[in-house]
Amino acid sequence: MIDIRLLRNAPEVVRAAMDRRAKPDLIAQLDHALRLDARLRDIVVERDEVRHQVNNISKQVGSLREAGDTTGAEVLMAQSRDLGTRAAGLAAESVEVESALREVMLCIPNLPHADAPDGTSDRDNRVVVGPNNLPTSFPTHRRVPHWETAEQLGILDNERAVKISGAMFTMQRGLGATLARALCQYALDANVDAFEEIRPPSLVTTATLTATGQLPKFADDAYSIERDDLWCIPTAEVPLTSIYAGEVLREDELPKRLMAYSPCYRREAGSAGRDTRGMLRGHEFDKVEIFALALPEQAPELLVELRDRAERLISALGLPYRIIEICTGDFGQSHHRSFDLEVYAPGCDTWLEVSSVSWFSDYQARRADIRVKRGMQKGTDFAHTLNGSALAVPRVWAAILENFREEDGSVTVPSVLRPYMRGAERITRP
RNA sequence: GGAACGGUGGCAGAGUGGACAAAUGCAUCCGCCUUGAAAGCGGAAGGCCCAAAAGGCCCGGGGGUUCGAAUCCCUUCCGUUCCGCCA
Repeated sequence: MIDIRLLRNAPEVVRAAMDRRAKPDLIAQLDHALRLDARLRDIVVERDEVRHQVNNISKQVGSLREAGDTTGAEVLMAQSRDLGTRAAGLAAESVEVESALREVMLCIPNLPHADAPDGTSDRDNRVVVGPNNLPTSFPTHRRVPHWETAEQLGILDNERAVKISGAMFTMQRGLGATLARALCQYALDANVDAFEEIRPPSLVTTATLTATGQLPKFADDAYSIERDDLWCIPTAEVPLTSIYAGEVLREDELPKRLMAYSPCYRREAGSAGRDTRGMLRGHEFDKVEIFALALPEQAPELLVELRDRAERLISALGLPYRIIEICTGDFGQSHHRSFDLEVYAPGCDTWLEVSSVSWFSDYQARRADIRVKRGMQKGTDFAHTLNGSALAVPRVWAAILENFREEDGSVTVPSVLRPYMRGAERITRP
């Protein structure tokens, strides 16, 4: 959520920020929020005034009774009853306006960072690092899509995954399954120097999914378990962000660095029929997420740290990659500044997004109500949240199969993964 | 799923219709004392709305009773214990 006070006191600043996102209907939403806010404050002021009168009268009733003046007390009680009715009416009205305002505010996206590049679509995203590790050319045996290689090696069985669960589910077998798990272990071990490992729940409440920004606007993208009013997480970012929801932390507790392996569930509404082969897009996949909860002034450095860590993992695997800075027109709702890490897959001849590292300023913390108490300072500040995929398994898995395919059709296992694959150096035909 | 008991400030915990934003203890901060620290003594200090003052709100959430609710009633969520079931 953006700060309603900022919108109220400097609407032109917020309007300019929303302009940068290149979504014309946002301005109308801002005006709508502004109107509701003005109305709400009028009602609240009046409600408080009436309540004040009720409180005063009640005190007088008490003392009159003590003094034995029952008639005087009766008169005041009648007055107070009327005022009470009026206060109740105003209170009901304020609740209504407040929830309408909240609904609008929950849909207004975050303000972009000043340094985020302007743009209207993903075409305006900028390559900021790389390409690195990119050979000048690929031999023909590396121009094979991973699903073909995987089938030859017997390590991917999507046909049966579909039988079991329906379209867009994948299933790895043998060393393919081992490779998927190895990638997670590798990503966790590489960050354990600074990050606490969490194994979060994969099913979360509506409030939790609202905190990170998926709800209320993007409900169609998530799986819901209606009977129990729970949602399947689309990323570990969701439970990690809410770990400290509703809490007030001391400033010396920050930054907090957390990481988690989790399965991720996405309905991929609107993507039916796209990337149906192989491992590029599925309803369920594994990912290791790294997350930081920080003081505002710590956030810029942490953004670089998270990005560097994601980069190092990919780089150490020996995969060709580049880093893209996302432009304002391609931002997700909660983004303040954001980078994608892409890996080149020669078999598909495309760059695959394998990681996304983002800074959300206080947008998510405001929704989750994560605050910081600084010293003896009066009041509290909202924390900042940042996160990034350390490693998203399926596309890295695919990129490994395409980049390290040998002439005989086997795949060389990157050396950093071998300890996690019982020493296996290659994946060969059965 | 059934039963019982609970949910109050950073934590622990008192308060069962009015003077309660709420005792007390621990933790925190400032001062005194001390070479320094501890102990001791004195003092400060909850969150939220509003630009702020005034004012209002906040004792898990919601609703009700009442002139007035932390306190009574209903409901819901969460926790603990016991029973049942279960990886």
